[in-house]
Amino acid sequence: MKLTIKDIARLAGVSTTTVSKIINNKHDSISKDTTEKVIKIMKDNNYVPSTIARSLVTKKTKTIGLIIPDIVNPFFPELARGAEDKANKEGYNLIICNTDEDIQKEDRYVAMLVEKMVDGIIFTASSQRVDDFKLLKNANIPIVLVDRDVKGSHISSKITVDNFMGAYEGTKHLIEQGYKKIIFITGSLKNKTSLDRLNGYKKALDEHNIKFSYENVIEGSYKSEWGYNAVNFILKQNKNFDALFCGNDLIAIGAIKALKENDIKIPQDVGVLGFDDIYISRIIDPQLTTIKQPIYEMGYKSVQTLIDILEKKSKKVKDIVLVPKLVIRSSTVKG
Amino acid sequence: MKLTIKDIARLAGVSTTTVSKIINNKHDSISKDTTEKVIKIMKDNNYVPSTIARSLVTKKTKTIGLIIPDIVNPFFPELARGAEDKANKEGYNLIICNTDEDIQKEDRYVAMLVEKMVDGIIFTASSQRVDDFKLLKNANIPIVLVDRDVKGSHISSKITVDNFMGAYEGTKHLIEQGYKKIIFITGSLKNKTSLDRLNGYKKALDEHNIKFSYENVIEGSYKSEWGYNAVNFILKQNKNFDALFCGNDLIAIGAIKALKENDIKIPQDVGVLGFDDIYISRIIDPQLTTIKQPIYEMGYKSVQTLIDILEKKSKKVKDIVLVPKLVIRSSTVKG
DNA sequence: GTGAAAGCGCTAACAA
DNA sequence: TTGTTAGCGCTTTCAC
Repeated sequence: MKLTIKDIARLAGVSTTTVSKIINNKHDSISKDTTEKVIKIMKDNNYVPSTIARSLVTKKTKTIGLIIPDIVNPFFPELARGAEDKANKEGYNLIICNTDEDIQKEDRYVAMLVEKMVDGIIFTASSQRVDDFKLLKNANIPIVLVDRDVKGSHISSKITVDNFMGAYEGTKHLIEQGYKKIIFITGSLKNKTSLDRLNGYKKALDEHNIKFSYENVIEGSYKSEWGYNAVNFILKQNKNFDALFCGNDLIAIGAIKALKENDIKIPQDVGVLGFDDIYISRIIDPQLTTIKQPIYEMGYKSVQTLIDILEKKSKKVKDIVLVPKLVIRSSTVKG
Repeated sequence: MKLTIKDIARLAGVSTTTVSKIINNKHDSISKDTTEKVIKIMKDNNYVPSTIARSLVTKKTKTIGLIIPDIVNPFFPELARGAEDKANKEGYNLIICNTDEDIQKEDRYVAMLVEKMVDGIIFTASSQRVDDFKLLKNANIPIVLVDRDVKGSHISSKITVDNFMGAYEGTKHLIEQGYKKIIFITGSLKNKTSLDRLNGYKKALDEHNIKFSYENVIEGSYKSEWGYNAVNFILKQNKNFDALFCGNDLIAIGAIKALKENDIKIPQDVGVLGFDDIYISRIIDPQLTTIKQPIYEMGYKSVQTLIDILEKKSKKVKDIVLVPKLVIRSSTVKG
């Protein structure tokens, strides 16, 4: 049977307080002898303290909720891994939740996490969300936004990337490579991330005296299927273009597939630029030029920030904006 | 402040017992009036019961631990998603743990999960593991093995794939396509999975009177880097071969990269076969013929099985062996 | 139909 | 340096 702190106390001939103190490394006031004896007894009996019971009194569970759209989307495993690594290093566990960008699911998960009394939540919000998480405010659970920036009054911190800058640098690179008619294939424009990228793209065109037109912005979703369909759509429209700036790598991958099927040479006929730098992008043919996001780091930092809030009791720490970096590979470099 | 069951009871003018029964849907013996009144009060006050306190008495946390090598390896997000979907459907949460196949990390995570009193564990064991999880036996926490089959006395169930059959079918396909000198590039042969695949490969050769030789088995790890290096190694050795059976898709992807770099045409000069059917395999060029594992289903079924054990109190259910399926794409079909 | 009271395993004042 | 004791918020017998 499972032993409790009482059993250990009895076995060692001490009080539960003493055992408790030893478990929690508050040896300050316990003699070496007692400490060693108790530790030995715990070991010998494979004693495992119940964090449940502990949590009930301390109000801390050492558990963090991670809410993301979909772990199968290659962007998120890296984020999750960064988060989990830091969590684990600090003695926290991670509960993972897939929402498919469905607000109802998000709400359900938040409720579950509140019931479970997680210490905090890392959240990649769906684009439509504008809620302010009153459940969390009520339960006083801090929430750190990662990747997606949304409004909300109870948000403790945000970890994002400078999407404007990334898109600007990427588009500038395309122009410098000699591409002039650049179509922007984006996911939904209903969120700040996409809008920032759109503006970065605009600014680069502007600076090089290329006229921006909404006809060259094609909005869909951040999936490879969309990239594939978008290209076929463009081709059917007989649009004049020599480069594609894709809202993310998945879109770029779908786009490349469609281009290849139509015997369009990359990068000679058409240059392709992505965003994210997921693992596949290095592997596909041609290798994808893309704007690398520090995805792992975002996950890592988000947990770090959350724990800072949790343990230093600082209600609000400053937001973090990470810098993306252009990674030039073969999909945009002719000859 | 956060309300407790006592507050609700006081507000409603009833006892905590009554409230508790209503929370847990044991209306049988509570009048409709009281029930409705209490429910309204809970709603109005945003009352959220504490599962921590509940767990302390019920000994159930409605939480499952998922121990995998690495969520970044594209095989595992799908598995995790299948597991999480089923868990969520049944009201459970999933704690995710990345071990990097490191036994010490595995042990640490198991200890953490025991402390957290998870109801059960889904485990993809590292190849070296032979332990019998005495910690879990002690705590009476069921464990379901998924994907990797290892020995151990406290294992409640296993969800695996018929690796022998898959490798057999795949190799047979290669032979039927006219390939005769098939090299098997595998990950570590220290686990049953790899061994089963090796034996399936052997059997297919055997049936077609092709002599098996260990010289055609190259052992490394299940990573794309290994596929890449293995091909370069083979080439340097001037080995005579016309097809590669790769232990998994990642290896195949690395191998394809190396072949391309050496101007070897796929599938004309060399056919390439993978194992797994991860998402990328459809996307790379050429599209990879592979033995598809029902990865999502494995995750889903593993949680299903675990919950069956948990809720039906059946100590041990029968193991599940899923059937892999050959998916023929362009990497093995000439002309 | 409803409530009183004990107790889950632990921590943390406060005493000794 | 160590122990006593009162909870944490809930469920569950058992009594009314």
